[in-house]
Amino acid sequence: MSTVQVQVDRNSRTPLHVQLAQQLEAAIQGGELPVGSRLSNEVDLAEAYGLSRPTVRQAIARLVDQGLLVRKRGVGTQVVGNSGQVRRSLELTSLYDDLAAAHRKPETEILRFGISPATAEVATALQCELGDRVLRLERLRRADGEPLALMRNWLPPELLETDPNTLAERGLYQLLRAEGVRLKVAHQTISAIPATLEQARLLSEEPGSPLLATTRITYDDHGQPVEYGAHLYRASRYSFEHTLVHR
Amino acid sequence: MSTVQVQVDRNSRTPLHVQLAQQLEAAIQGGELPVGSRLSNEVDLAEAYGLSRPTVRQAIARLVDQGLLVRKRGVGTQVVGNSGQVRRSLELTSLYDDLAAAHRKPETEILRFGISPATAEVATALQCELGDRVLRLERLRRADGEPLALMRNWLPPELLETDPNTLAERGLYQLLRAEGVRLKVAHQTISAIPATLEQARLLSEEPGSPLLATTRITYDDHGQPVEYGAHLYRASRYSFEHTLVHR
DNA sequence: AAGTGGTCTAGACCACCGA
DNA sequence: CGGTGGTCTAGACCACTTG
Repeated sequence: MSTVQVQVDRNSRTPLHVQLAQQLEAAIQGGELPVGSRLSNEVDLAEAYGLSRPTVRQAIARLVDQGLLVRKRGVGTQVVGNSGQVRRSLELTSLYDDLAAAHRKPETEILRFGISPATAEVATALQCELGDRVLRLERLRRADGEPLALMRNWLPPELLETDPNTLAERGLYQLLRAEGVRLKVAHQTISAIPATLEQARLLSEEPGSPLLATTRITYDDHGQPVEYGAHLYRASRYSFEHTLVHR
Repeated sequence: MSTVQVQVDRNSRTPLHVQLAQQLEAAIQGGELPVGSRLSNEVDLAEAYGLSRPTVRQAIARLVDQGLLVRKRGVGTQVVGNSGQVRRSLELTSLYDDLAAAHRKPETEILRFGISPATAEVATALQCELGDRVLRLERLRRADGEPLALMRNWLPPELLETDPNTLAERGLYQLLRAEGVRLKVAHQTISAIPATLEQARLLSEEPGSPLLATTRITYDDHGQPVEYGAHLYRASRYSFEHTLVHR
């Protein structure tokens, strides 16, 4: 039954409930709140931190959504995991940023970069007409020098006005955000397919070896589709990890 | 800019924000709120429905988390998808229930059912000692008569006191819930592996063909691990679909 | 400047849990 | 029974977007 030391800054631009959630997460990662330990009740926490109870609840709700905490009426709030061991993939992040955050030295080789007519699959995803001009790009992503993923993406051409070199150095999502595109929601599928000869060559795998395949349509905050991606990951070197929460 | 017709029942046991979310979701599925349409602002909605603004916000937040809506400050709330076309997998549900809900006629063949000593992998997952007695079960799941998945699960033996026949007819999560276990959080990984000879035979696949492999540790509302599962899905007949939301 | 969602408060009552 | 989280209210002020 613990009340972690927390210091919130009311003059900061980051919301109070975010500050609280971050500090509680840090306490869980840092071992101050070990797995199995119980938090004080919400009313006491609110008083201790000088916040209202709804604000405290909102912070706790974030951590529950992340799978770090479990709440039970009449009992309390307990720690069930720590985000150190649970890599949080399956968020709306780019592979480049994920690798960079893990200090895995991402590199990008541009295999293709140019305007193409939209295929039926792409036109459906981007809600444009068959044959419309779309930006098509194909990249090979390496981590620590080893091939990791083959990434094909299609975008409305006006969205990304940059040269391939910048793309090689940063990652697609970073560039899109820099252009003012705010990615909000994505619909993704995950499947597995055997590698073709060409794919195997690029990824240093045997032909027929299993690849993790994802397709993703990403929407901005206007609900407009801004990117369609079909990626292939070496199953021997990559897996998805995530948390499921019952609602 | 629409204010959907909604009728909430204040005497119902289901919370108001859930009722509102359900009816809004139904309106989206039913085409009353087509993709791209805008909801009225939160204050107007609250007044129209006779609810407070926080309650309305909570309902909208659920739908935003599901990827159905996008909110933007200064602009409004828009529909970006409908759960009809977006199958919501990757929730904390069982394959059996998912198939049953899709009218795909799930069948289960029990390949193994009994007590085993915990291996290192299982002991770590279930937070018990190496060699502890655990219930081990292995099932072949068919849908519409076709093999779909090979499912291996390990549980603390006291949790599930039933006979294999019930298990064949219902599905694991349904049985656990019936025993009073409330599943809350799970940590899952998704990868791909080539089928072994034995796996290929059971799943009617070619040896070496890609299988989607998941491992999952599920926790109850006390934060206790209650199930460890390692499942293999035929990649040719199964994929995961889900929604990612930027926070 | 007007309108929107984002945040925050200070209460209240309830449902559920465990001793 | 006391304690917990779950729900709900009626405000308030702010930050952001768009015209």
